[in-house]
Amino acid sequence: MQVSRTLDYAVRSLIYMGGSPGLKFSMKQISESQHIPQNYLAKIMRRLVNRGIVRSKVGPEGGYMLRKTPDELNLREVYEAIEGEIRIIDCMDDESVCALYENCGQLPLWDRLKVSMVKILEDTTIGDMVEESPLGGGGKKEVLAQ
Amino acid sequence: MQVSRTLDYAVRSLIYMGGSPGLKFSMKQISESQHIPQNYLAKIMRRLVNRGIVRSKVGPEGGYMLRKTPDELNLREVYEAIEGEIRIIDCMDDESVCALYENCGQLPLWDRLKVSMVKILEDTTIGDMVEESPLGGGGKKEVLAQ
DNA sequence: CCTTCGTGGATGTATGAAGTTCACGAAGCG
DNA sequence: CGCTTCGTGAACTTCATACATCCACGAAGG
Repeated sequence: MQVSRTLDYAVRSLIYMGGSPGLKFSMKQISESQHIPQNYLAKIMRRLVNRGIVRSKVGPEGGYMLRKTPDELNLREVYEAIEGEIRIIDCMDDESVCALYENCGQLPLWDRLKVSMVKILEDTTIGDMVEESPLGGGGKKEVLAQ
Repeated sequence: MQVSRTLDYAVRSLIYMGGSPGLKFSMKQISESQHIPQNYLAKIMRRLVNRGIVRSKVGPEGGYMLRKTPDELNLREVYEAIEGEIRIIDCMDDESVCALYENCGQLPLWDRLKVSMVKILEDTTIGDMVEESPLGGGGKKEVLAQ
């Protein structure tokens, strides 16, 4: 019942990028500023690229850009890009497990938890989180000149 | 971000016991009816015993009893007995990790998630879950005659 | 005093998270 | 054109933890 470090890395990177919307960031830039192993960040970024959350550019002057504005990018998208579909307990979609137990009173609880989680994630955007960062809406970071 | 099988086992056992409040259940009874490996259930039950959620009795005619009525036992207690204090992300209490990152806009989100989770868990009792079980308030189970 | 049955701890196993390595190819630049 | 930069994709290693098992012990009822 914990957020994985991988998701933390992804969110941290997106907040960093969201601090200077429209700019491009190299992997090195992100990994060094956010203290994320570069090779591991590469794996994370690919998921965000495949999900259409960021755009990538290879070669010299390559890097990543947000595809949406920070305010249009909510946390549910990010969560699902990294962790897959939100699921609190295995049997919620996978009938095969729970079919064994004809007498399960737990589902309503886990479902309530899930619905509440999804709502909070959907209602929070990267833009919100940029604003909640102490360094605020992206002043002090050095960035590539696009 | 998933409920462990261990917690599922604990909740399942407590719903089972809550279906016939005031009665005593042997480990074998619980493990067989709920499809939980008996030796593993033993470990789970010890945590519930140590937390004061169930009372145990050793020797012949031994077993477990709920210490509270099902309606007085909420899911937060059960969750914390099994998983420890509720925590969505490591740095929420452990300052040492997050102190590295002076610029963390994530905490408000994770905190909102946690608060919402805690509220839902506190508002749900084992009694609620017994009622939501298809077999309802404990009709058909064979139980020891206390 | 024998059997039942929970206790406590040591031990085993398998899965997934976290991180690494490397050959490849796209693309800017001289 | 060829060099260099830098993201891509997949295979691989490492390590922690969830899940589970085993067994010797002692309390307690008949």
